Amino acid sequence: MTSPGRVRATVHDVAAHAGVSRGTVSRALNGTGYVSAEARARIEAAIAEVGYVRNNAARNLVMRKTWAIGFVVHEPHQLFLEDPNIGGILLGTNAVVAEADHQLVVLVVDSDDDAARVSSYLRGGFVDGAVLVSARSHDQVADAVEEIRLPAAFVGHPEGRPAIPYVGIDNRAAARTLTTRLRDTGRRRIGMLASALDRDSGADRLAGFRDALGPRFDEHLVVADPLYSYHAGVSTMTELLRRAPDVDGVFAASDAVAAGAIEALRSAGRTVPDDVGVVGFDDSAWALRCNPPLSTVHQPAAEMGRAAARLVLEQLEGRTPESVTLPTDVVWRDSA
Amino acid sequence: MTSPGRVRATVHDVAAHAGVSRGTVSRALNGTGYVSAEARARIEAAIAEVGYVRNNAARNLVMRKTWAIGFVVHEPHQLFLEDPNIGGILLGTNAVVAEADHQLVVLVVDSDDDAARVSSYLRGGFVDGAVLVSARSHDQVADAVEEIRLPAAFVGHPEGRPAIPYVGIDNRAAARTLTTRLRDTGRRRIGMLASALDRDSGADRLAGFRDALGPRFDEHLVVADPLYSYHAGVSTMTELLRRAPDVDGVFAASDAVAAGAIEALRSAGRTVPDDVGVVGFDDSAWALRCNPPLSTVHQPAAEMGRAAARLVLEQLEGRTPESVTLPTDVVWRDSA
DNA sequence: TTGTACGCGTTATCAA
DNA sequence: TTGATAACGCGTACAA
Repeated sequence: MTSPGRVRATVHDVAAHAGVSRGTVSRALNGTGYVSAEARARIEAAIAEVGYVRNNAARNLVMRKTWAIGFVVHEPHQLFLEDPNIGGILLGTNAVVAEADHQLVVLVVDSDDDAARVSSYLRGGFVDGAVLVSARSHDQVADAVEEIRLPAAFVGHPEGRPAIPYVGIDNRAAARTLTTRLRDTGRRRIGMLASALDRDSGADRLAGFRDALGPRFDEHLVVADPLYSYHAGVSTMTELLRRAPDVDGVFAASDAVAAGAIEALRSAGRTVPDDVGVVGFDDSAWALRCNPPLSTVHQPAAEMGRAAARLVLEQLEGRTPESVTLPTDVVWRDSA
Repeated sequence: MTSPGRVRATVHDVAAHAGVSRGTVSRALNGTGYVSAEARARIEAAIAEVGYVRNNAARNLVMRKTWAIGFVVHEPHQLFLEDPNIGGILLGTNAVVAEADHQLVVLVVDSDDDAARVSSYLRGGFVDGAVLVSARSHDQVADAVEEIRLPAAFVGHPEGRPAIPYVGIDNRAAARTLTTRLRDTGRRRIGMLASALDRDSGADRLAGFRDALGPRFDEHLVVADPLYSYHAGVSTMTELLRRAPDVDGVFAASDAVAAGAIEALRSAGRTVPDDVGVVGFDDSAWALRCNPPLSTVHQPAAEMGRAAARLVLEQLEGRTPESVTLPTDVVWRDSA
């Protein structure tokens, strides 16, 4: 099990070449403590001469710090490949983490095996903190994080993890804006395709819908499904049409749901937006792929990533930051 | 700079609790060497009792191995966010690396600063090997890899790096297939929007185009641009129309170029595919976004990722693997 | 089958 | 301002 490359130079070698002690070299390297200009010059020459590069395993061992932060993406294949939000979050997190001289390490959870391996990676002390994207409540990775008290932050808001701060968006306010607009553009019978009412995001979107409609809210026009999926959109829209054939406005709880709804409407011979106005949520890849393109809520992905990174960094400094809720923008396209 | 958590248990603690020596615990942990069933049982109990978790910094230091492999993504924002190929490559690499009990660590290069930081990360011995996606020839990261002789593999084929094996596709054969089909479906005046002729991929695509046309090849109908970009597509298509107003088939060197070409054709009042058939290359996000959707060359992304991972793993075992060229599939959609 | 003792390459403490 | 020297936590010959 010999390593293939040549043996790397150590501080010891540098010290010998420079005619100083290891301690002096270390101080020069880290800019900490005193070191004379002359010694520094000799050390720098020696470093170049022997091709020294610091051994981080040794450094991490003694410093109990890795200068690395994990970015755990916990999505089914499809979403990871398609959802532009994930990429934006990643870039935002990376920017802040890099600025703080840490290294971002992206860990992909794509199977149960992956979850186990990533958990033990986090437990293994390879990173000083972690950003968790779209984790669920019962999540092996989150368990590990909580158990070892790894400084971490969620992007999104899984319930039942009060110990870990999160970066969320104001689902309720966004839903309110969307629904109000539907109403103000003349829609009289407005329904909602609600999803995941057992999660905060789902419940809050329904609450915002209700807020906007006030006394005109009609429980009969809310059709629920456990999932934020295309198929959920098809089936709930079909059911909504059955309950209220004269529906002319629909708030779908996500873009995928909206896409399914549009398909169901088309099958039923309705046109969008003429017969029925449809709005979605997330501004995911679905939004532009739909025909017509979806009016939807744009998530400030990069800013969410930046905020999550700051949450972790602050914990690294010993602080106990509060969770963050970010405002959203609604983008009006052609579907309503 | 005290760490926030409680002090973690060490092999020493486990040994004390189990009433054995540190050496025995270590052997039990790694399944190497002899250890009695009784001792093993006591050790396992002790591990659970004190909540031991191995310190990898120490382990890496002594073993000179990290069990981690880097995945360096070196793309401008846009591409990273949009190109589904990257995600596929990532998932493929992750699967193989995980199978080999290594951890994949994704490093995003999104700026010059990032390049410097990632380079020093690789130099720092945090990973045992690396997969480099779409690196360019003059690349700080590749320099680092070559210099420290880190076991690595490219996805794609940058020139001037003979020391590092790569996973590529047969650009020439794919271009030949595409062009032949254009010819066989009755196109008489077929042009090519060539890009990046200074790179192997660009040169090979042109060579395949020429192969397919044989004696009917007309240099006049090849318009070149340095970039694989949408704008390159617009300008080269415009120029091609100027040179040959009767052109009825176009091979664009990438999907982005094809998208630009379609736009230019539309501006010129030509319809696709009726007036002019257009084919692209890559099966990227552009392909489906185009109207009509593009006929193009599908890259076997996951398999490319798997192959690259294998290339690295083999080097870790001391072998010297050859570069790999993978076959591609052409997907026929509506643009030609 | 088990225990002892050394080495991995740094950083940090403290006396000089 | 510098140099010894002690950790850091683990794997592993080698001896028992």
